[in-house]
Amino acid sequence: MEDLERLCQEILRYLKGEQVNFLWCQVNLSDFSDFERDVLEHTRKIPYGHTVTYGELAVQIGRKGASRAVGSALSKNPYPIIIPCHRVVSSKGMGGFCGSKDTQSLSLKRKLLELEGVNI
DNA sequence: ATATTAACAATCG
DNA sequence: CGATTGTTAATAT
Repeated sequence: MEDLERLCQEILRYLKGEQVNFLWCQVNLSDFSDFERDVLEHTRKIPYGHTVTYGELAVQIGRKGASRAVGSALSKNPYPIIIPCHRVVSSKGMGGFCGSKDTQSLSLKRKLLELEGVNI
């Protein structure tokens, strides 16, 4: 139980981009397309408390107009939170999370963003 | 303010 | 090729 507490602290530190002690993982993105790797890699660099739009992310990786494809790529994110896809939102509302836009996923996404001081 | 629709770019069968 | 997708911008109600 105390381990869980510490793990949560570490994850929070990781999300903030601070030094982490025992959270490490080798992110293996082979068997993803170039496009999908670009999307995930750029998503990984979005700073704490910052959010980007699907369309904006598309522009950033030089594929203007590929907002929809960006969404598809993110839906395959193998490491949510570690690769903070919750920081990618729709130009209108929330978009989705973990490959779906059901209430569960969306409320979790909202909570993560609240944690970072972002309100949608 | 909300609902519908047509383009959109990439992936999959 | 056609269908599908964590979209978007334009248009209509």
